[in-house]
Amino acid sequence: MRDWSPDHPRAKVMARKRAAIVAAAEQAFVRDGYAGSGMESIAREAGVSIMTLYRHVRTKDDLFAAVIESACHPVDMEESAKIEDAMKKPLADILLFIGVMFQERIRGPKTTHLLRVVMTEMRRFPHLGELAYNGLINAHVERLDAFLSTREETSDMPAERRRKIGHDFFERLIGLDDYRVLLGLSAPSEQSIRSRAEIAAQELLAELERDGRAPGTQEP
Amino acid sequence: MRDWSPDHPRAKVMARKRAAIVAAAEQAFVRDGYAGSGMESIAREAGVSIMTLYRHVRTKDDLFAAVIESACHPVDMEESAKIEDAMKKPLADILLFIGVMFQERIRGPKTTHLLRVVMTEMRRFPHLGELAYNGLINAHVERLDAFLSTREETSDMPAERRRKIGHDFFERLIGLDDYRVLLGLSAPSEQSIRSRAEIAAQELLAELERDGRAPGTQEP
DNA sequence: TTACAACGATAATCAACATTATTGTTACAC
DNA sequence: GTGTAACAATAATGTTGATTATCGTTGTAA
Repeated sequence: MRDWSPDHPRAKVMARKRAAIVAAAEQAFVRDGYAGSGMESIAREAGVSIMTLYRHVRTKDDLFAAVIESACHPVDMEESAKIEDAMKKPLADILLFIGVMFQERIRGPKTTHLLRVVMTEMRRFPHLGELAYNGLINAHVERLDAFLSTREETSDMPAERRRKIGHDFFERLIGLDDYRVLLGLSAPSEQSIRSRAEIAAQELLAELERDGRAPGTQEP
Repeated sequence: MRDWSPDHPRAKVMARKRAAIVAAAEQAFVRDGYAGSGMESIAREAGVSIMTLYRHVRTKDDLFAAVIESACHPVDMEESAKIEDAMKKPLADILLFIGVMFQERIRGPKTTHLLRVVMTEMRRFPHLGELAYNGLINAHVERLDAFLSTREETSDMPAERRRKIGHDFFERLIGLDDYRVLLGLSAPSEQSIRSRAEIAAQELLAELERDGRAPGTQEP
């Protein structure tokens, strides 16, 4: 990604065009993959001529790398807001919410396509795999750990132990359905997603109880 | 894949060459993907001229489809033998064996590469996803179900219930590690694989116990 | 041996696509 | 208004790789 000084005479127009290019490229790459997307059609979808496209990016590889890297960042605004909002509810509810959200995201169409593209181009861009794992999965694991470290029920437990039960929580959200989705078979039902999240949450709370903590809502 | 009558004058030579072509193509496609494998290099690796290659297959697409379809069939001979051998041991041992074997296969380098190729070419060949899921995953689930239906401990239980606990067994063998492997990060340790298989086996036996069956080796 | 079809080697064809060159137009700062 | 640099439109270049054509060679069945 080429960039100019921010006080360039026509910086605003160029920034707008660049944004259009990146957006169009992301859509194209995630939808049709690297080989399936032509520079000409990307330019057309961005409402820009091909020469303008090449004034903004040095090569197709550069454009691709930039797009995928940005697409792997899960800094979703509305979602963050919803999470903030949910933080005050009982732990069980929060876990359920996180569990459902994570599954919907990891198996949603955009992530699915992105994962396929990353797997295809992993040889050409060796760091893409780690990037995708960190952005699409690890980020959630660490976010949960950070949350648990602030939560009354779990703030004073050994960090290692906390990390493990958090990790196991996500572990239980992954299953055969993930292979089904990646391979283009039918996506799991909403009820199936919910049930999986319930089990994972229940198990985490049971672990806390085993540690002598009081999760509050377990069968006696 | 073109084929000739088996009583063709030079059928044997041609069959040998065809086998070499398919073998070379499978190796190339699984290693380098569809776009990454050239017809010329496939021919060279098969020890055959490019024109001979084209006398055996109509087009690159045909060759690819044939190769992937055959590669998704998990009819492993030595493995079947090992399974037959293990069938007489206690159920817990058998489950452990199956659990370890399944994980090693599903996350092994060949399957991993195959899955990536399938995901890449799924748009071009829409049935590939189902093919891969059936061959690489469903086949194991159904094989376990068939086995359980012959096993004394489980032969007389409702088929639906049996199917479910068998399915759940594999469900527990899948986890974050699968994403890690698909994305090219470090593969899970042998010990981690074993531990996961143990938990899955334990849970299956616990379910049986809950049904009022006697698995034999559970903590009281 | 002999005829024939498969084979090998190599060049030719063909299309797709990334990248560059050319040229005239346009929008913005001054 | 005017100059300048980004822009659009289009053609040109170059490469890659699949597929085909040509033609002389060779193995095999009769």
